[in-house]
Amino acid sequence: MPVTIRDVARASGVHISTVSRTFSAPHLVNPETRVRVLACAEDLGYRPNRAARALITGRTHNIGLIIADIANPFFPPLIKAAESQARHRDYHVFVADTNEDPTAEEELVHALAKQVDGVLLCSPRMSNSLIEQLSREVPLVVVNRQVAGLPCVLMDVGQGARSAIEHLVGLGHRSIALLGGPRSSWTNREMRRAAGAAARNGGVELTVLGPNAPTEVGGSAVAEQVRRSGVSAVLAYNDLMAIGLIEGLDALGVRVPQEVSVVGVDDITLSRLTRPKLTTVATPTGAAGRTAVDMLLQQDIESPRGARGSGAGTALGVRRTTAQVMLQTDLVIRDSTGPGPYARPARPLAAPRGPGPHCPADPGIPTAATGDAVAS
Amino acid sequence: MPVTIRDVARASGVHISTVSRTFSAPHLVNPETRVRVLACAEDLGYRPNRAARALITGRTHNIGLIIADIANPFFPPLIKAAESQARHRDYHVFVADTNEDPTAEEELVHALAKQVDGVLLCSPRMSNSLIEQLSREVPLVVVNRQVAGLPCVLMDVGQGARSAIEHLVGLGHRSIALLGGPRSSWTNREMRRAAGAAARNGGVELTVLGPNAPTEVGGSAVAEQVRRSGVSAVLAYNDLMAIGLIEGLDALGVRVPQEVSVVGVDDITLSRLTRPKLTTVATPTGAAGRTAVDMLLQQDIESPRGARGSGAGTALGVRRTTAQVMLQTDLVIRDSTGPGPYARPARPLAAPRGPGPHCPADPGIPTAATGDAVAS
DNA sequence: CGTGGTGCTGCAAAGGTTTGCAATGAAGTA
DNA sequence: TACTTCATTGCAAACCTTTGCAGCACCACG
Repeated sequence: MPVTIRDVARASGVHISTVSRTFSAPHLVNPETRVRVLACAEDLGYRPNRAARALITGRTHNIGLIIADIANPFFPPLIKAAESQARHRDYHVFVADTNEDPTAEEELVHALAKQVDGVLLCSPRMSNSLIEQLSREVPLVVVNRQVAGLPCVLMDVGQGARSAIEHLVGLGHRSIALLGGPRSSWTNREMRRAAGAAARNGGVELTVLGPNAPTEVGGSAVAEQVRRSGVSAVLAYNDLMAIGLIEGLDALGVRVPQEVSVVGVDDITLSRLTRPKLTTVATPTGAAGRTAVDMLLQQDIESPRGARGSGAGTALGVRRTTAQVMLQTDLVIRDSTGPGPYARPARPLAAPRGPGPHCPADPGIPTAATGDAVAS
Repeated sequence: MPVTIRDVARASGVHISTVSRTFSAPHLVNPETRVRVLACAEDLGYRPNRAARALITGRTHNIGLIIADIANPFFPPLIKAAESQARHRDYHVFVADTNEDPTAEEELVHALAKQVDGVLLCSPRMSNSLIEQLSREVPLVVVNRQVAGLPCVLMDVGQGARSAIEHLVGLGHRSIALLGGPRSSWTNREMRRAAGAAARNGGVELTVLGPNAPTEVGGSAVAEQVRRSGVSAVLAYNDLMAIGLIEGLDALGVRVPQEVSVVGVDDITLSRLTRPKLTTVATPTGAAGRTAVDMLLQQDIESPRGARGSGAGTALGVRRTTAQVMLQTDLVIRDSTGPGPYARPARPLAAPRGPGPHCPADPGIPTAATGDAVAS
C-alpha cells in the first residue's frame, strides 16, 4: 500500500535509479525527466523511505537527545536551541526522557543508536565507563559531564558556586549549607568541590545536605533539616530545589531572605516569577545546546559510518574531535538573598567588576548588595 | 566496523538465520546452539540493527510524539505518562517540538513517518484537512483536537470553562474577560464557546481578548488591555498566561485577587508555587498521554503495515478505531480569585456538591469561598 | 522396513533505497 | 571520418534483517 520508488519509476517510465537520483542528486538527471518524475511522485504522494535510505547510506539525518528529566525547566531551552541548530543543518532531533534513571539511559542509547547519526547525552546519570562503551556504538557528545576522549560541553558551575558563596559571605553569612543534587551528577560534584574551596577560602562553615532529588519536592523535603542545621544561607543544586526549599521554609514559618538566604542554579524562567524572586547562577543552556549539536555534527561528518565505497584510508582517519568546551555562568542577584547574622556595615561595593555578578536594577525589595553602608 | 548478524553467524558457526531466530524466536533454536550464539553475540557486542529490522517487519517499536511547545509545563506530564505507558508495551517514544509552528509539524510527521509505528499529535496547530491527509501516511492519534475519522483524546475544557465562569459569577463578578490562546487551537475554540454560553446563562458580560501567545509574556502583554477593559475577572487560556497576567497586573499596581480575579487552565505544578496560588481548571494530562498511547497501539496492532506474508483478508480489515475519548476536567480553587464588585453577602455555601469544584483547605489567604458571611 | 512426525537448521527472497560502473547516444574535435 | 568527451540513464550489488519453505536426522509406531 505505501508507495515506493518503484511505483514512481513505473509511472514515469524510467528506472528506479533515476527516480532515486531525482531526489538525492538532481543535477545528474535531465531537467525534463526530472520534472516528469517529480510530477509522478507528487501525484502518487511518494515519500522516500528514510529507514531504507539510512540502511544503505548509514546516515539518518536525525540526532538523538537524551534528557534526564524533561519536566525540569532547565532543559527545554537547551532542547529548543539544539533543535533550531539541527534544523539549520537539515537534521531532526528526537528527544527521549529517562526520568533520571541510568538504566533507561542505556536502553535509550541502544534504541536510538541505529536510528540517529549521533546522540547528545545531557546531564547523564550513568557511569563514565558505560558512556565510553556506548560511544563505540554511536557518536556521542556529552553535556554536563566530563568524559575522557569524548567531546563535552560543560557549564562552569564551579565558578558559579564560587561566586554564590562569595556573594553570601560578602553579605555576612558564616554558616552556609549546600543542598546536594543527584550523587551521580557531575554538576553536583563540581559544585561541592568549588563551594567547599570557596567556603574554606572565606573562612566560613559549609554543611553539605544531600543527595536530594533535584526537584521542588526534593527541596521542600529538606526544609526542616535546613532549619535544624542553623545555617543562615543555602546554595541549592538547582532552582527547582531552591524554590521548593523556600516553599518548605515558608510552611515552617521561616522567612526568606530575612532569616535564611537562598541561592539557586540555572536561572529558569520560573525563578523570576516566584516571590521572592530567586538569586541564582545563570547557566547558558541555549549555548550549550547549540554547541553540542555543532560538535556532534562536526565529528559526524568526518566519519560517515558504515558507508561502503569510502575509498582507501578513511578507516584509519577516524580521528575524533575530543574538544571540551567550558561555558561561563553568571550570578544573578535578586531578592532571595539578604544580609546575614554577621553582616557588618560594609564598605560601599566597587562598581560591578568586569563580567562578574550581574545585579539588575530592581525596584522591588532592596537586596543587601544594593543597599549602601559605612565602611567597617 | 559495526558488528552485524553475519559476524555472529561466522563466529558461532551457524547460518545467519539461526542467529536471527536466537533473538526473535528463541524457542525455535536448540538450547545449546542458543547459548553458543548468545555468547558470541555478547562477545562481539552485537546489537540487532533496528533500521534493517524495521525495513522488513514494518514495525519499529517506536512511537512519535509531536508537541507544540516543550517549554510549556503542561506537556511534560503528558510526555512522561506516554513514555511510561509505551515502555510497558515495549515501545520507545521520540518527542519532537514544533515551536507552535504548523509547518514544522507537518515536516516532523514526514520525518517520523517511516521511523515510528504511529504518531501522537498533541494540540496540533495545523488544519484538520492536513491532519487527515497525513493520517494516510502514518497512524495518527490526536490529542486536544477533534478530527473526524481519527482517534482523538479530548480534555473537556468546555466543562472547565463553564465551571470557571460559574465560579466567578458566584463570587459576584459581572464583567469578565476571556484571554484567548492560539487561533488554531481546538481548546481555544471550545473555551470561547463554553465560556460564552456560561456567561449568557449567568447574565454577565464576557469580553474576548486575543488571540495571544500561550506563554507568560503573552499573558503579561495583555495586562494593560485588561486593566483598560475594566473587567473584574479574567479566565486565561492557560496557567502560563494567567501567571504572566498576574505579573503584568502587579507591575501596573493592580492587585490579584483584590482588584481582579484570575483563573487559569491546566493546573501545572507552577500554579501552586506562585503568589497568589492560582485558581485553575485542572486537566488530566497524564491520563491523556496514557490513553493516547493505548489507542495508538491498539489501532496499530490490528494493521501491521507493509508486512508481506500477512495472510489473506487483512487488507480488507483495516477497520480503524475512531473512538473519541473525552476526559473530565476539574476546577481547583486557590487564591487568585476573590469576591467581585457585585459580591453580595452570600448565603453560607453548601458542602462541596459531589465531584464538582474542589476547594482545598488552605491556611493561607482566605478565598471568598472559604470566608463565611451573612445571608442576603 | 516404511511412514509420519518432530526438532532443528539452512536457503534464499524480500524490504526500499543508493551508487559504482557500464552502456548509450549526441556533440565536439582533429 | 574517427576519436574523445560529456550528459543521461540503466544495471545490479549492497545495506541487515526476517521468515516461508525445504532439507535433514532422528525417533516411534505399525
